[in-house]
Amino acid sequence: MVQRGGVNGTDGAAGVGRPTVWDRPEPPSRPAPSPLSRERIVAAAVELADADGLEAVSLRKVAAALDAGPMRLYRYLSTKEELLDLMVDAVHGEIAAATDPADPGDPDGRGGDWRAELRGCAHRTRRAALRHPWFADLLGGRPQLGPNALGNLETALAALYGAPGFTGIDAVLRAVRTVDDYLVGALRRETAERRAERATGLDKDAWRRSAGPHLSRTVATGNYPALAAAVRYGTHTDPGTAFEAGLDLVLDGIAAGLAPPG
Amino acid sequence: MVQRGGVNGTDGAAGVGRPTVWDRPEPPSRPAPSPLSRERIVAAAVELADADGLEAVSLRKVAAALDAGPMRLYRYLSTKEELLDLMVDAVHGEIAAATDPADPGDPDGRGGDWRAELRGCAHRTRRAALRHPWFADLLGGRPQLGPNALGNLETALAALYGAPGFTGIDAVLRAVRTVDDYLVGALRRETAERRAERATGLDKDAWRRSAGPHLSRTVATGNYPALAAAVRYGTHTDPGTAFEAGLDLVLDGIAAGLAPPG
DNA sequence: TCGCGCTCGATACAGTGTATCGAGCGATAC
DNA sequence: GTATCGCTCGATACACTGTATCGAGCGCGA
Repeated sequence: MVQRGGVNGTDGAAGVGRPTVWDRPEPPSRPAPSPLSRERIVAAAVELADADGLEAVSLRKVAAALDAGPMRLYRYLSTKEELLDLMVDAVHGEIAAATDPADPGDPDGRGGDWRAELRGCAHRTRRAALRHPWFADLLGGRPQLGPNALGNLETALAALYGAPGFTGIDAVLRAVRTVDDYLVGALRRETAERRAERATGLDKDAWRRSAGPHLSRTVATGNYPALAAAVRYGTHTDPGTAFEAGLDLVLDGIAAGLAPPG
Repeated sequence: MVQRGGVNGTDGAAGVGRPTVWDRPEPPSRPAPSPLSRERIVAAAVELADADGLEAVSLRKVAAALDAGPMRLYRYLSTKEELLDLMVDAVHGEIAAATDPADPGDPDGRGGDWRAELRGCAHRTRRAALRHPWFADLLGGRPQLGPNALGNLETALAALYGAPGFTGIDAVLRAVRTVDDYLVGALRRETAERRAERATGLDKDAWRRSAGPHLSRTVATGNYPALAAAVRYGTHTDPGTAFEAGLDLVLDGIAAGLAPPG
């Protein structure tokens, strides 16, 4: 959809196409029966998603929750995808907000410790993903350029930038990106598994009975010896521990590549 | 697509609900005007997705590509989600098939080297994701229990199981899972970035101009010093190199945790 | 007070996934 | 050979999606 008058005024984003949500200031709130705003819209959408999953978020339902017609939202968004971007950034806002309390998230405790910092960030993100399971569905799907996402990125970068052993900004970027990539994959996996469990009847035994037969039969063919060992002898650790174990592996890898002190 | 042994025996999956696609044998092909099969359906869907993205895959279009009505597909699938699962497993089949040629994927070359093995697997997966950008959209979204996905999992587990330093199946599982999680995140990120670039006009300069203003303005506030350093002084490495760098970090982390030889 | 122009949002549209159920066909019984 | 049954299949129909369109309604300038 192109702005009616043709050229849209002052704001940047050269070239064709409409500028991003982040580049488009929120329009002034007209005195309407019920005043709307991006914030209210996003809040309503998040509530819907929390309650019934992402696929329950339709512009109609969001609008209805705000006593409005569907098209009314298009003053504040130009696409459903933008709404999803805003939702993601809202969660990033929660994650950032969780930083404030003294919440080291690691036993080492000492401030300025980059491992502790990254671990804390990862844990806050995980907690947010557990609160909002739909968050994992969106994770990594589109570049995150919202203010809160960038703020969290800044926090992570700042924790490493200048820390002993990190030789320059490139090393910092590499480390942060790797941790973030792990985070995306791990949270998606955990969410997917939780959902699968829940779908089979709200308890783990049901899941074992449902995925079990398939896996058992697969394993029983004898073509998958290592998988068989994993299924039979692998310890079934709880998701939180598994998450942390993988995270530690990644952090170890970063630490291993640091310039030696001195 | 590689068919790794048929697992469908007697059709188990106890309990309520319909069994999984993997547990439901393909129905016998009736002599219809044009014979159908899961394989043909999936192939048509993949072709559509390759050409126009995941959102172009609708049951109607897939059916139309096979000269059939939409409901005809429901003999072979019970849900669109199942079609997506089958598509994902088909790609896993491609990945597995790419193993056969002498394709070490690393300079070390020596067989039995777990790092080389994992690297090769990661690279094959990445190549598949580049061939089928929609693959990244589905990655990690649901547990992968298809025969080809399990086959690839087996390959990875087998590469580590019994390798020196890995003390048991739990260590192997942890390592493989961590690499896989990184893989999911990294491929999603790369795909998302490629798409964003492409969307802004098919060349990098256009992307810089589009994401640039927003980032520049954000950075210009002075509130994001580390991010500013990253934008200004960070080296813009190509995606393949960045992928490998992160992967190496993860592999280093695994290596660091291994039991010392002897 | 009149007229213009812009903006907004109800209506409409093309498309989605899938439940339903009558038509059509194969096999069986006489 | 024919009549009947029963099952399976896929065309039709439905509820719902995101969003383009354009007439109604309002604020503002003369």
